[in-house]
Amino acid sequence: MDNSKEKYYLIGEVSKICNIPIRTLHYYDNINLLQPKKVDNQSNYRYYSHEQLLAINTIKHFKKAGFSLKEIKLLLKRDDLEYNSKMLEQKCKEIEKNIAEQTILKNRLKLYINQDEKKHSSTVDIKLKQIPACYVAYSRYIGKCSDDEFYLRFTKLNNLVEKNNLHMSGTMMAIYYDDHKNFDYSSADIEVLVKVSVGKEIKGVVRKYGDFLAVVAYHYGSYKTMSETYQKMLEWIESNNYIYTGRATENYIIDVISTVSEHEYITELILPVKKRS
Amino acid sequence: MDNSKEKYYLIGEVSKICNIPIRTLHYYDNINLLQPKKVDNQSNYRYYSHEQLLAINTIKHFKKAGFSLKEIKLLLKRDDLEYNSKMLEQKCKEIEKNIAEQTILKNRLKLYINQDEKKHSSTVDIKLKQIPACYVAYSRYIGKCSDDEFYLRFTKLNNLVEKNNLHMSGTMMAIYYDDHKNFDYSSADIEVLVKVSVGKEIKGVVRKYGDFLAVVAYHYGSYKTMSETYQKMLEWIESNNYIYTGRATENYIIDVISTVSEHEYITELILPVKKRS
DNA sequence: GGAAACGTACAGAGCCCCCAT
DNA sequence: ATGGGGGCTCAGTACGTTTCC
Repeated sequence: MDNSKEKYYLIGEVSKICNIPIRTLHYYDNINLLQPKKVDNQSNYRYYSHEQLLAINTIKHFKKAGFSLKEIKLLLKRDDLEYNSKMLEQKCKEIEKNIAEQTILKNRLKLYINQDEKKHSSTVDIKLKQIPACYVAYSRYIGKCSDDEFYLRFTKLNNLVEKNNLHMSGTMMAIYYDDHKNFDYSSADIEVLVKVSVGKEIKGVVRKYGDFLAVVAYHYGSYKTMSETYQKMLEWIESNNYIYTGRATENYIIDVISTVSEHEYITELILPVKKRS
Repeated sequence: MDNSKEKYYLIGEVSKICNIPIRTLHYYDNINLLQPKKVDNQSNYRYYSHEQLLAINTIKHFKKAGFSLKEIKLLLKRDDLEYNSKMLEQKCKEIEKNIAEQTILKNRLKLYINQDEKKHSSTVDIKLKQIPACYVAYSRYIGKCSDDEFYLRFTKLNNLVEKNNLHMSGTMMAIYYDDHKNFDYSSADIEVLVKVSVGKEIKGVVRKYGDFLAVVAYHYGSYKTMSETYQKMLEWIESNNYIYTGRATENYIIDVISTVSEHEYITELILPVKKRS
């Protein structure tokens, strides 16, 4: 070891070497995170040692890992390897959780983006489709069938999802359990649902949905003209020798959440059917 | 639609339904992010509508996605579907970048955690090993071989990595290019290096390392006793009919960065060898 | 004359406490 | 159960002034 004369660095040199603003070093000094090895009595000039250059890098690494400066202060003591390991492990788990959440979020955002293609077809396009099975969070009760009531239902479903630490992975949907021929707007049995990225049922919160054959079409624009689309679908079902088994699902792909213009709404209509035997 | 009498919610009700602090709703009102539909002239009580319950959920979703309240204010207008799509797409890319970074970070943290197993073996355990190829950031020059000089070398390497937007994926290492038999502490040809998660060489910054046969052992504790471990390794090499080809690597698994106690240090010693022919 | 010091204000997204109504 | 105000958080950044080498 060669301790003949220790080399000290002025704050400006440290700033350049470590690529960190001077004011940040002042700040780190103030909060006792990194104090210069020597401070001149007269001028209050700060003098940093080699060890402290290394410490700055360590601070940077911990910051990147998401530790707060307070936490870093404890980690920098380095007097308890166990403690540090535990903290790192914890943070590691946090990051893993983060990544999982971000991934779900990303997938959810992507859902909203790639709707453009669906917009292009403007004539009603009716198709037969096997609806794949999935898990949905749901809330079903009898109530009015009005805009406001739907806002409330969606709000409640949102909060149900949130309180159960679930993650939505689709758009809002609704199932109408009443017979469409004598529908009562003031008292309708409606279930609102949304796909969630979870692998099991939870009583009263999450159930399976799908795994049935259905006739599917997109309705473009205001809900006022939706009965026309329904009518066309029912005609298609009739003329193609299927039977509508009831319980239509509406999937609100673009709705009031995404736009204020009703004419931009896109709703996927899903009518479960059986082949006429 | 049934607009006979609109239902309004008091701030406390909204707070409960949407699981959001009252003070936050005050704040959202102040910054014009979400204003109650009606405010009483006398009492200044806030009255919220169903639409606003839904808006709160929308705000929450955007917040989760990482938008600032200012950005959310624009998104909530919902008058330009294109704009919203573009923003979502951008954010989606940001999240993807985030995930990639977090993943690298997580792997780096894990490196520091699972050193426990290595601690357990306390006798010198010498092994022959093929060192796999990898990419390392490096900095090689002739200088003193002192603690301070090493701190400086590591600091410089850190900043080299940072400036080139690379990500470390291992611990600090050093290669000694001089002959160990007549080693000069005041002027030694030393290279410090660290594994990086990148797939190509960068002139003066990143090169390939590894892809050679070596005798490997862990040295536990202070560097003062390290020559003993070296000696044992050289004896092993001799008696097993190998030749030490020079250029030892020291891999500082637990060092001054992780602990203040020298006796907790762990250093991996890597001596490249050839079979005696 | 450039480099260092320091005080203050500001940022975003709220939380907390107190007092009045 | 409301309203509002002021202050606090975190991790700095920006501005301006003064003092030092």
